[in-house]
Amino acid sequence: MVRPRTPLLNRDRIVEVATAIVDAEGLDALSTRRLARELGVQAPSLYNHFATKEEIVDAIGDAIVAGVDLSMLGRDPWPAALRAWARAYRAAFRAHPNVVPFLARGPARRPASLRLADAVYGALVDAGWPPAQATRIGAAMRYFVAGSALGSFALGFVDDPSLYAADYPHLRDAHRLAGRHAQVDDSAFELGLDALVDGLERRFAELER
Amino acid sequence: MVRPRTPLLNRDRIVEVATAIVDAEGLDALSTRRLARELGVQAPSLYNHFATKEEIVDAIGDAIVAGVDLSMLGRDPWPAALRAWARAYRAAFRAHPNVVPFLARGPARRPASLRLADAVYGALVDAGWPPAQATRIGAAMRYFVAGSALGSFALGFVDDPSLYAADYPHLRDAHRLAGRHAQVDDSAFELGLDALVDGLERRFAELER
DNA sequence: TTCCTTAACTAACGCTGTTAGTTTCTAGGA
DNA sequence: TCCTAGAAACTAACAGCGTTAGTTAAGGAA
Repeated sequence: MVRPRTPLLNRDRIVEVATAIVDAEGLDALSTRRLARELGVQAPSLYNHFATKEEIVDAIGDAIVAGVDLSMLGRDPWPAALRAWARAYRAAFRAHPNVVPFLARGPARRPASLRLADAVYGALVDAGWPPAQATRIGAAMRYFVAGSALGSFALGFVDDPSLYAADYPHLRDAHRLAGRHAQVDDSAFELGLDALVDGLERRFAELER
Repeated sequence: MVRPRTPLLNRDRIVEVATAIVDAEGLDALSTRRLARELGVQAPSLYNHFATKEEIVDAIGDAIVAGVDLSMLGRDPWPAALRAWARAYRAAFRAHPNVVPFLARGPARRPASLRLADAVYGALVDAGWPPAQATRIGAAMRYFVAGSALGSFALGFVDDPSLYAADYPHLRDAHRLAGRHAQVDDSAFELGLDALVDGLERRFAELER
């Protein structure tokens, strides 16, 4: 087959199928040949639409970040907006956990990331935060959300008491975390988010004093 | 050469050279053949000491985490200890930024990570935190530190005003961040750490009320 | 109609992690 | 002291990787 009547590929379809592969089997399962096969095509054809494989994965990341709801920013009071946005951001990551390690590679220059940064910064400045502080708050929130999305803390523990008893005296009951890692991570996120925004609110009050 | 009188390789030497390669040229530059060449050896010889390449990178990560100072935990008052530990943890990551994306892959079952979790958890429980809360605080702190280490926020911006003016109204001056990303990230980390620990201190006070 | 661009193809390159099988040296036990 | 088991190096090879070069035919523009 050479140059079909109607194009077989387009960027959106490639990204869609690539996302499905990564979600189902992880980043390592995404090869150009595998992706091409599922698209009914040979691998080099992908290069008519993307310059490199990295560009494809970039597009996956951008699509995910683009799906984060930003409507609360600039509408709700800033502490509530920040909390709601952080939850939405984390939920988007959690829906595609296999992509998160890639998002961690290098700074986010993708359009959706910039739009997100713009919205958070704008909401904070409009609420009365000095611009320099708003930048740092946006960054700190991103740190927390990104970290919570990628490093499942509780998942690190295996359900076998004998592993911990000897070497790690305080972790005697850590093996019990194994079965509840999702709940533990969720409540750790909520606790951290609460503490973080609380701390920011206190700073804000001092600012206006 | 076959089986030399004194072994050419051992795990420590492999990890040492591998770390140097990753630090200098990034994770992608670390291939088994490249690593073997720098060790004066053929690639398959590495498999006498590690089962897979992943195990080698795991060992790099473990060595880095093992270098984090934990002495303040259980010695200093918990808020001060938490701040000092978070700074030490982040500094360790920052000393090997190329390894951080790998550390983000999958939960940390490495011995050094467990030792670290043990120390944080123990210090918080000894200070009077209920065990369930201590678990979550440790996790939340890890989220924040890990996130701050891997996602340089300011690095996402390029020093070119025209890129932002049109699409991102609030980021008019974002291009100025480009040259100062290290300082911006540092101060964002300090601000977030302050807010986070402040928020935790308030929770702790309410706990004892 | 002619011509350029587009989007598919086949073939191939050098690289990757890893395995199999071989050789030789070392260490420990009889 | 000899014998044996295992360790640690090797060579050769495999399948898969991302990517490039060059080819072909269809679509759209002049």
